[in-house]
Parts: sequence; C-alpha cells; structure tokens
Amino acid sequence: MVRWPAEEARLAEIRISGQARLVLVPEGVAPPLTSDPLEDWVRLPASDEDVRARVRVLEDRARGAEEANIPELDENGLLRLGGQWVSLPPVEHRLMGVLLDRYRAVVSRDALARAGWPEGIPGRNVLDVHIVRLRRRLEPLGLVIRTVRSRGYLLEAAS
Amino acid sequence: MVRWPAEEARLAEIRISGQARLVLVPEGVAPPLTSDPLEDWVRLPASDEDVRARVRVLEDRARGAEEANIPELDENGLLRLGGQWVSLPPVEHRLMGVLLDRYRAVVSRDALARAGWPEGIPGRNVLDVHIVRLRRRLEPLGLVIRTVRSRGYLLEAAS
DNA sequence: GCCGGTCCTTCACAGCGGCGAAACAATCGT
DNA sequence: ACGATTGTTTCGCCGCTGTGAAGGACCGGC
Repeated sequence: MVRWPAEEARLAEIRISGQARLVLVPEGVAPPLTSDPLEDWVRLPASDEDVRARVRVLEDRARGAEEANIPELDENGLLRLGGQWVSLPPVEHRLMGVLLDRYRAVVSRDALARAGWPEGIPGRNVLDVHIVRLRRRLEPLGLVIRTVRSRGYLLEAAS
Repeated sequence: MVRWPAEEARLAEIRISGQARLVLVPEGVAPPLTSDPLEDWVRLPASDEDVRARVRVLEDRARGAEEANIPELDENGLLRLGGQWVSLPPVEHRLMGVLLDRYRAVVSRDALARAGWPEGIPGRNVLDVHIVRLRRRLEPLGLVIRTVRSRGYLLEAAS
C-alpha cells in the first residue's frame, strides 16, 4: 500500500524490489502508469470491498510470479527460469536433478557423485570439474552453486 | 469494454480469446476477480481520465503479449507471423508442424524424422540438411531453430 | 604466526561423437 | 527446358567428457 504522490520515493524502491503494491491515488491527481502486472491503483475514496478485491488479485499474481522463480528442469535437458533457458548435457542434467530436489539445501558430494555416475565415479576430480562447468552454465540464469566446505554444495538464486 | 454483470457471456468469450478488456462495474456489484494481467475493471461512475489510464495500461500489456505470439501454419504450406509469411515445401512443412506443436520445447531428431518421412528415413544426414534449409527460410520471420545437442531441436522467436 | 595437509577451483589437453554446411546429383512440377 | 525441391557425400568444427596438474582457500597443530 503506497500513497501517491506523497510516497513517490518509496514506490520507486518497491518497484525495483519487484514486490506487488497497490497505489492509493487521491482525487484530482493522475495515477502512475506502468504495465507491470504487479502494480495496481485505486482512486480515493474507495470502499473496503474494492480495495480488497484489487489486493487479492495482486496477491494471486505475486504468487504466480514467485512460482516462476523456481527453476524448472525438463526431461529433455532444458533448465528454464524466468523466460530464459539453458540446455544441460547428460551428466550436468543428473547433477542438477539432485540439486533441485534439495533446492537451497546442502547436497553432499557423495550424493552428487552417485546421481551423476550411477555406475561408479570415473575419477577423483570429475565431480569438481563438472561443478565448475555447471556453474558457468547457470550464471546467465542468475543461479549460483555455493560451496559448503567438507559438506557439499548448495543451489540458490544469486544474491 | 465490457459491462458487468450484464455482458457476462461476452466477457467469457473475450477471456477465452485472450484479448485485453476493461470491465465496467456499477455501484453495489462485486467486481469479477481474475489474476489475468490483461483484465482490469473500474467502479462506476468513473472519470474519463481514470478509464483512459486503465485502458492505456491494458494496451501496453497487450502489446507485450502480442510479441509472444506463436506463428501460424496453414495447410497450403504458408507460415505466417506478424504480417509476414513464407512458403514451405512439403518436407519442411511437416517438420514445421511438429516444431510448432511443441513450440519452445525440445523435439527429438527421431520425432522430426518420423514426421518428415513417415515411410522411413531416406538417409543418415537428410534431417540435418533440411534443418539448415528450414533455418534459412525462417530467418526473415524472426524465428530460430536452436540445437539441443544429443536431444533434438527447439523452435522459438529470435532473441 | 607458521606450516602442512586437505579440500576445492580452475585450466589445458585429448578422444569421441554429434552436428553444420557446402557442393553435387537426382527428381519433380510447370 | 528451367527452376524448385529433395537426397547424398564429404569435410570440419565444436560440444561433451574425463585426466592430469597447478594453484588457492581453509583448518588444525605447533
């Protein structure tokens, strides 16, 4: 809930942060125009029902947007996030599967090795190399693999 | 512009067709709720400025959605997109059919081969060659066939 | 603080195979 | 006969994968 034009600076902040917001516009003032579906406005004075209706719609959209922020891995080697996508070769596809199952939680190197090479790990260094390659591939999507020393790795959105 | 609830049936049609619409809601009636960004509503009576502001935002969103429009393939070998068109010879027409069914998703080389040559694939390299030719034909429409190595191909709008 | 060891990161290289694309030949439609 | 469409051959690039090696970050002991 933002008053306009009194809280113009605050509105700008919220817009940048990507949160949903409802702008309250007093009589005689032009409403702010944006095509962002996460922004709406009401002309004051307004009834409680009208405000609640708009808030509920914004909440629905925010929920939808949030779901769009979880990476999606399809069975054909594509990893999608926010309209973009990258293709993952077989090994990295399997690694990504485990990392997404435990999104934002630590996955042990052992679990990763078993997922990537069900038949047994070829060499002692292979996993590290594939983590590096996966990292580079995820960069354009804004995803990061963090190292948790002696524990494993963790996948999350880049800060 | 749709009156509510008087034109309920018309609103339903427009929703299905995916067009942008502004719903006019008289006093004392609950507005229709939808999270579709292409729908908005105003409480009557409303000033011209307020209505115009909402219409302009909807137009902006509709324009954005249009860019995401999918190409259309007719049965005579014509592929249309955004006012332009190209003609496709039989084999490429069949290939394009599968690619459009799975627009923005991966289509395996196998599926493409079966679609292009239902009687059986003539040679080992034919598909590659036809993909190259199709690519050149699609270029003026702003469409691109991406390779997903060892998985297949994917059709999307050029970035 | 200094040191050694472990864990992790990154690069360079090589083999394999998938795919791209030109050039040519054959066939089809008008 | 001519151009458009289709199939074939051939060459080469580049992506995927694993290996070895060099270096950096972190941790404990002294």
